[in-house]
Amino acid sequence: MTSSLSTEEKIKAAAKQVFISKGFSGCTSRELAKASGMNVALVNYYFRSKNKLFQLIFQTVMEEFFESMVSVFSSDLPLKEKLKFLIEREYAFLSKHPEIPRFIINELSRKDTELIELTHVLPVIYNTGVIEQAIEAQKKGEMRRVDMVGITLLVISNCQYPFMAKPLIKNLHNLSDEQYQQHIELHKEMVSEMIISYLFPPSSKPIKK
Amino acid sequence: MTSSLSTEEKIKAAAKQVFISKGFSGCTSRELAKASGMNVALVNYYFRSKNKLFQLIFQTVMEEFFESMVSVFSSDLPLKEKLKFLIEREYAFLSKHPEIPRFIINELSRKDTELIELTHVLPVIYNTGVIEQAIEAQKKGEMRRVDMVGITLLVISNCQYPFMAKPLIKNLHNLSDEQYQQHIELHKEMVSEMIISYLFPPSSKPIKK
DNA sequence: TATTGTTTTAAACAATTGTTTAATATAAGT
DNA sequence: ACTTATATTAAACAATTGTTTAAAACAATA
Repeated sequence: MTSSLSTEEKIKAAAKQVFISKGFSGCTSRELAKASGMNVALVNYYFRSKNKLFQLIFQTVMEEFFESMVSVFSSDLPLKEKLKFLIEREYAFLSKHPEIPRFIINELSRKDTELIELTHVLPVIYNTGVIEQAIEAQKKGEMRRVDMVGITLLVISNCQYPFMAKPLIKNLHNLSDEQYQQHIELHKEMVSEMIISYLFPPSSKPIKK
Repeated sequence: MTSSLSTEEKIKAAAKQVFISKGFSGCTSRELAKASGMNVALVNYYFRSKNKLFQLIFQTVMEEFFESMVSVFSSDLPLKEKLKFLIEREYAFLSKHPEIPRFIINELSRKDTELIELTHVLPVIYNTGVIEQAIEAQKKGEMRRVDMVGITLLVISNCQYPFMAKPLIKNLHNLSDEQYQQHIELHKEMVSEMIISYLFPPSSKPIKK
């Protein structure tokens, strides 16, 4: 029993890595098996098919992906600090899992992918009260009037893209891994300052629409 | 002769579409053939192999990709206007070719891809004199001291990501195509204003490092 | 020990993969 | 009209694909 669960977990863990870095159509059943030290039959014994295994993993990756994001919103901080904190957390998460955004966006773009319901994520964020917090700040003229779509897009663009585009950036500017890493670190600070000072302009007068 | 060139071009055009939207490992030789109305043998007759055809197309896509970017820098505008113009052009390009950034980043991320030399792109930009322009502006205290890597990263993050992440954004916020399009349009203005006012702060006093 | 049920393996399955062959059609030049 | 070069086709190639089978190894229970 314990050993059986162990091989099941081994396959899942290995498959997760392979799927994330090569995508569904970028790897084979035998590659998934070999990566976990097992054989092809075992993969299908535990997960029925390559596709079933993929759906399972994709689901869990999505959850991990939104977990840290949501947790920030539920924290008991003023809005501006929440944003700073969010960006910080996103960069930390992406430093550990730089391949995940590309993976998710790719697989969501596949026409023949069973699209996963994400609509439950947004209500969770809404329930943290962060929206009311924003509306309040906007009424007071402390915050620029940008809607939820704009804010999230702003944040994740500047957080995720630098990690997704690593090979492009390295190639374009001829950077070593260390140099790239340094630029990422710098960029985090810049992005944080830029977004905060854009959404919460230092000027004291109320902000135009 | 004319008809032969025509089928060669037909295959190339169709393959470009298929490769861009499904990736190298996301499509088959027969799919490429069928998309152009030809058969498998013809594809290899003109291009030797699926891989050769891919390399050819990837190269041209890369060139198209950087073309509009570079052309902006060579224009005879003040730096701030160049940036505004660049963002405008990028959004226009990406509205026409929304799949290209994902395609390029994906294929550059493939371990087994023959990495293409991009280093020639940067010198072209450098030769436009835009760097001197920036250094000048920074010395005068008109522009924040951000290096080339930071600036390009800032711009392409905020231009490309919103297009790359279309399915994620639509899914997350439950948007129709029209709603998504409207948000993109709004976002362009916001991004432009944000980046410009960050890099060229309205304050008259000189800017800290 | 005999008997379960579960786990693992090697081998096979048909279908699909990228690529090639060999024959035929088309066009061009003489 | 004959010859040559190019273009196109259907069929075949071996290798790889996802999946299944059937037998063996293992563990647990009686």
